[in-house]
Amino acid sequence: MSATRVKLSDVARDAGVSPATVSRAIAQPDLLSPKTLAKVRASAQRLGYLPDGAARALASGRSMTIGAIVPTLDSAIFARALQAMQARLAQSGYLLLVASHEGSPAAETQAVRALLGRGVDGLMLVGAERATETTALLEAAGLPVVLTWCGDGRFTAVTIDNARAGRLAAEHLIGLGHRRIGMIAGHLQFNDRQRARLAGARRALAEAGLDLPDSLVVEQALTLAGGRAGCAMLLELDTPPTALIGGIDLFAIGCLEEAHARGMIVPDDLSVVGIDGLDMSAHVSPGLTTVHVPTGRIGNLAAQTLLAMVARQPVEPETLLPVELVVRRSSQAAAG
Amino acid sequence: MSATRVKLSDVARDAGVSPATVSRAIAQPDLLSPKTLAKVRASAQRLGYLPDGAARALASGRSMTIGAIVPTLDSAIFARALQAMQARLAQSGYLLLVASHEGSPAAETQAVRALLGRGVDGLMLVGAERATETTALLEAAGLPVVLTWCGDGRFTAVTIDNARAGRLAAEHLIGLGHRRIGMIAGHLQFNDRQRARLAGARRALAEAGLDLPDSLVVEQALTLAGGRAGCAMLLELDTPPTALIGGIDLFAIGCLEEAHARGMIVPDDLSVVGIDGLDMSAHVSPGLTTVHVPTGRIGNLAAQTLLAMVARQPVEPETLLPVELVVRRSSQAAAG
DNA sequence: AGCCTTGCTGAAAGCGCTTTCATAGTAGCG
DNA sequence: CGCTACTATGAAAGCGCTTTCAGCAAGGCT
Repeated sequence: MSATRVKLSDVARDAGVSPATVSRAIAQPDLLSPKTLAKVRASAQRLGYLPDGAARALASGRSMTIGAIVPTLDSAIFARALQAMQARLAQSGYLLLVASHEGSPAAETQAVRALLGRGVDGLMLVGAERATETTALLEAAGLPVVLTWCGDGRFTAVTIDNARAGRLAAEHLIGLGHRRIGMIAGHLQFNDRQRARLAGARRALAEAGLDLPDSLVVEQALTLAGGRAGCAMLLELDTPPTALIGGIDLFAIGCLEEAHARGMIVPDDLSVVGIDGLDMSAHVSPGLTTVHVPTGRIGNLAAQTLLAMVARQPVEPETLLPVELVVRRSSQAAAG
Repeated sequence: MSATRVKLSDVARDAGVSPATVSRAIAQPDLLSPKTLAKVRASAQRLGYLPDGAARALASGRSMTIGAIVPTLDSAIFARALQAMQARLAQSGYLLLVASHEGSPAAETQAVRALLGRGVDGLMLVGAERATETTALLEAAGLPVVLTWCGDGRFTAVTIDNARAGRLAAEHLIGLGHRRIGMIAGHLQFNDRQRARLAGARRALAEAGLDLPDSLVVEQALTLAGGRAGCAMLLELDTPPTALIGGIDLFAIGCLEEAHARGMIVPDDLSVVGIDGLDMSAHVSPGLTTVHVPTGRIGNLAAQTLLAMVARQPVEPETLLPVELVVRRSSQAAAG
């Protein structure tokens, strides 16, 4: 074990200055004369001084920490967004405190409470739908909050147009002549992203005079296996769809799998379109047609926005990032 | 914005008790009489009191926060491990502070410094190889540290036998009659996991009287594209290998891709084996033979171990988790 | 030359909580 | 019953830092 930790006053004594000066050497170096600064830095260096974050946070009111609450870290999507956030935050000396709620609003509330208690300087959340208690907590705390993927018009947000993503997927399929299109969506409970994607697809179909009956929509857990299962259900219908939209790429990849297992050829026997634009989607076979979502940018921008808010700079209330259809081999013109 | 935050003393006044009592109501409820406890809780509830973590950390010396430093969050492997950690920690009221170093030892040092500064109660790191400065920092701090994937005999560790993973992959291929086996490894610089896997494979080959010349080993960035590129290089050799080992599943999946793009049939023309056991690997086509690594368990156990260490309970200096060969369709007996 | 800036540093008061230490009841015991 | 031994609470001293608020030099100005 170490000797008692070196503290600011030790550095001050060593450098022959007051604690205030050492503090300034760390936080506002330009207030000091070059000579003093050098002296303090030398002492700090030599003693191996590491400021105590808790004390700094308590005294200054800022923890240099940003919180992020996602449904799960175990998802290529959120992992990428968090990596991007973390990278951006690190540049500014901030650290990321993460929590996940696994799709439970109550767990999200708990997470917000925990992060707020830890004194995060800002908070990133996914989606706009949550327990009213959570929102109340957030508002009472009055700290910078950035919503991602979906906004609610109240909190600052970095979003994508999920409905448009659904629409693009559907329109692509409609354009290819498909008339009977199915969709596998994530559980719509507490998942506004999936709801919006489904609604967008449904809307596009309706505008084309097509219907998206409940029988052609299945809700599944957000996993590859969920995609397979959903695909299986849809393909076993009396009149199965000729094309499928996956609410996330993972679903679509599951569809590819399931179709393959059934001896069906994608895209000859079934067209499949995903939404997300995972790296993996370009590499499955056949390459997955998907609506690309700039996941990394969402994370980066969320971090940037939070940082700006912490610094009391003005920010866009809502930044809408573009989604884009990427056509690959998993979709083609409907037979006949 | 909110009114000034409710603090402990407000609750104390409201409940008609001393601050000490309120503090105890939070941290050591059984020290209070049921009556007092109820009174305090009621006040806290009504006022919406949320303890200030920074103040608690400063006064108590514990931040209820565990740090984790991984190469990147944007990897199915680390994402899963972190999710498992986070879930376990949350159960005990701890939060996860994450940082990534993107393969840079210097960045890792910085991250350690940042996390130590934030007063984490414990730290999870990946691998055993790091800048001596980092190790010095860790030792000086004298806080619970758990290494994952690889241990170094000094710090507590939750590991897998990476060499064995490489060996299992190689032996499987050797057993199938392959004589010319190539390997795609991650950059070996600052990556002891990859080095061990390569060494294990090489050892197995040597024991079978086979050679793994440098020409059959390529180092690539840890991405799917890296796997493809590595595969391409190996296949373009004058006498290309008949089987490939991917240092991570992503590489192996890249190989599947690349082989497919070249019109080669896996496993007829080329056998491919990965190491990791990604979910995705069961779903690519052909299904990937891989050495499964219990990634989630690593995270869970790392969390559990850290929690035990924080509580000053004795822990295993090193827990070795099993790896296991999972044979799927991407590997078969060598032709002729 | 006297006065006012401007620039740099120090003194000291907290930030909101935990934690000895001390105290006052309360019960148990011979 | 008087004494010990708890138990439940309060008083107060920090935890290590930041941040006004002053103060003192050293110039710049008229």
